[in-house]
Amino acid sequence: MSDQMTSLTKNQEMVLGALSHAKAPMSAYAILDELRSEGFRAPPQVYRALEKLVAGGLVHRLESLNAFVACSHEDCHTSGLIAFAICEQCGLVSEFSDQAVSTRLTHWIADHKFTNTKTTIEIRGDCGTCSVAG
Amino acid sequence: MSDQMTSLTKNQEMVLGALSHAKAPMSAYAILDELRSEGFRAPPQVYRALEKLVAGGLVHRLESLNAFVACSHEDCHTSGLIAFAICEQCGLVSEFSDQAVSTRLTHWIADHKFTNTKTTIEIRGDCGTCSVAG
DNA sequence: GCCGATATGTTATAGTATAACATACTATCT
DNA sequence: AGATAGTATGTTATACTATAACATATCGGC
Ligand SMILES: [Zn+2]
Ligand SMILES: [Zn+2]
Ligand SMILES: [Zn+2]
Ligand SMILES: [Zn+2]
Repeated sequence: MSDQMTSLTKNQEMVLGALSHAKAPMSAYAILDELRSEGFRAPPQVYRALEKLVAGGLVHRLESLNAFVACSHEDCHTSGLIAFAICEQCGLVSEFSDQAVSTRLTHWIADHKFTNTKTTIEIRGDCGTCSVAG
Repeated sequence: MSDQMTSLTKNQEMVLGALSHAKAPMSAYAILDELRSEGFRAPPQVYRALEKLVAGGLVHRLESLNAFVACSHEDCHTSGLIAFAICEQCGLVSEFSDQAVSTRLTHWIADHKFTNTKTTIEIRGDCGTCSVAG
């Protein structure tokens, strides 16, 4: 599986489609339920598609939610470490990259001889709109 | 429950004890199994103790592992956002805080009107020792 | 002692993820 | 076409993580 996925299988297309149309992160089982009408029957069908989509960078797993979201970041993989801000009210996920954060964490990793790393940065709270709404 | 926990209940003591002696993060069920000999019987006993310990800052939840670790950071709660580097080989967890990372993320949060946030920063990979060992 | 608050015990169930095996599709070579 | 290898899919069963709901016990203040 390359960084830039060239073609998607039928199941991968359907899972990515479900996530792309969602207005909030979806759990694997929520995806399964949505795709039952399309013929999905069991969790492995969803998890296998998710595994490839995540590896290809088209979908991100939100560790603090056990849920998944379609990538919405321009040039996601070229901008250093990706951070997610997740609204617990409306499910809005803002995907962003901060050069200073990436640099500092990358340096910490190098200084401590960590290798083969995957970094998770997730901010959970209420977004501006939902904060105002109370 | 205050930020600085004054006294722990019997169950909280036992759960914290199990985590303090562990050399790697433990899942709630691993804690349960270890404490069965002390009389623990069911998951809620562990989860309830963990909830209080996490709220008090004596234990941290590692979101990317669904596991828990005793706090090992001096003045953990006074140093801004906490980051964790987790070795997938030996389970070593290095807890650290970087002022620049904290500042940049805190600014992003303020600039985007996020409120009531909890931030997760987790680096997963192989620690220096395990990298060398191959 | 009485009462409210907190802690604990217990059973059942919900939610998340993967192992294992069977079948089908696709591409390539002969 | 037929054989073969690799990938994708279907299916069943099970493992792992977390909480709801209710019962009982313990601790303090009054
Ligand atoms: Zn992305
Ligand atoms: Zn919102
Ligand atoms: Zn800590
Ligand atoms: Zn290690």
